[in-house]
Amino acid sequence: MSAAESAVETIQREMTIFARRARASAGRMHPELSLVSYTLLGHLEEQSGCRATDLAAHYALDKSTVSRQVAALEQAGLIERRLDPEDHRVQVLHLTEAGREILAQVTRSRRAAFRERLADWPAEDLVRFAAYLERYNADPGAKGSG
Amino acid sequence: MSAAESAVETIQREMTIFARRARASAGRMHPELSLVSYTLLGHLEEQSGCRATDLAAHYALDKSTVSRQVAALEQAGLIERRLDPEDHRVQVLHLTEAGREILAQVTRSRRAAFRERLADWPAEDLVRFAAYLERYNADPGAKGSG
DNA sequence: GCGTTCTAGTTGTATAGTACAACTTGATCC
DNA sequence: GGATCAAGTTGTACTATACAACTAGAACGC
Repeated sequence: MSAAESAVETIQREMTIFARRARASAGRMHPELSLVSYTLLGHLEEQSGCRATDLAAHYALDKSTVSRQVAALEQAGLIERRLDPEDHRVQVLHLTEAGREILAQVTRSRRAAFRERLADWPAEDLVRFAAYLERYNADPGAKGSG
Repeated sequence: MSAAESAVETIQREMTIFARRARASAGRMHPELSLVSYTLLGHLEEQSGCRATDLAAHYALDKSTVSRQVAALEQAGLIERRLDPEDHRVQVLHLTEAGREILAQVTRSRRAAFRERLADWPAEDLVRFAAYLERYNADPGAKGSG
C-alpha cells in the first residue's frame, strides 16, 4: 500500500472514531442543547433568521424533524417564529435573546474544550489542520462517510 | 484573534460539521450495518474476539446498549458467542464468516467513498492530515467535544 | 464452606432523534 | 377557479441510547 493509500485508511478510521465519540458525548457535555439544536441555533444566528425548510435542506433533515426541533426550541424560549407577511405559509425563525445567550454559552464551553485539547499544538500545525478540515468538508457531495 | 485561535475556531466548526454529517448519512450509506455495529465488528476483528463489557468500556457505551447491539448482530448471524470455560459469566464474542464478509464489504465501500473524496489531494497532504487526526484523537480524555 | 460482595450480562422502561406518509393551509399557475 | 405546488404539522414507527432492577456466576474473608 502506498503512503497515500494508507493515509486514506487512517483518515477514514480517525474520522470514524471522531464521529462516534462526538455522537456519544454531545448530549452529555451540553444537556441543555443537543448537537442538532446547537447547529440549528448557530445557523439562525449566522443567517439572522431563516425558514424551517431552509434548515431542513441545509442539514439534510426531514422537515418533520426540523418542525419538532423548532417546536422544542420555541417551547424552551430560544427561538421565536414570525409569520412572513408576504407568504402566510412561511414562518421565519429568529433567535430570542435567551437563545442568543445559550448559544454563546455553549459555544464558549465547546471552544474551551477544543482549545484545551489543542493547547499543546504549535500554531503552524493548528492552521494546517484547520485548512485540511475545511477542504475536506468543502468537497461537494461530502456527506461525512459516517 | 491570533492565527492559532482562529484555527481552533475553524477546527471546532469543521469537526462539528463532520460529526453532524456523519450522523445524518451513516444509516443511509450502509443500511445493513450502523456506524456502531460497524465499529463493534471492527473491534472484534482487530482483537480476534472480546467480551461485551470490553466493547462497552472501550466505546463508552452502556452495557445494556452493547447487550442489545450484540443480540442484534448475533441474530443477524454476524457474530457468535462462546461461553468462556474459565468463567461462565463471560461470553467471548467472535465474528462469524458472514460477519467477516459484511465487515469487509462495508469497509471497502467506506474506503471507496473516502478515497474518492480525497482523490485530488497530494499524497503529502493526505499523510499530514492523517497524522493530525491521529494526534487529535489520541489525546487522552478526548471525547470528541461533540 | 458459606455469606457478602463483586462482575457479566439481560431485561424493563423511558427518552431523543429521526424518517415516511398523510394531512392542512396557503400560494401560484394555467 | 380548480389543479397543483410549497410550508409546516401530526401520526406512527424505528433505532440508539441510558438508567435501574434483576439473574447468574465468581471471588473473597473469615
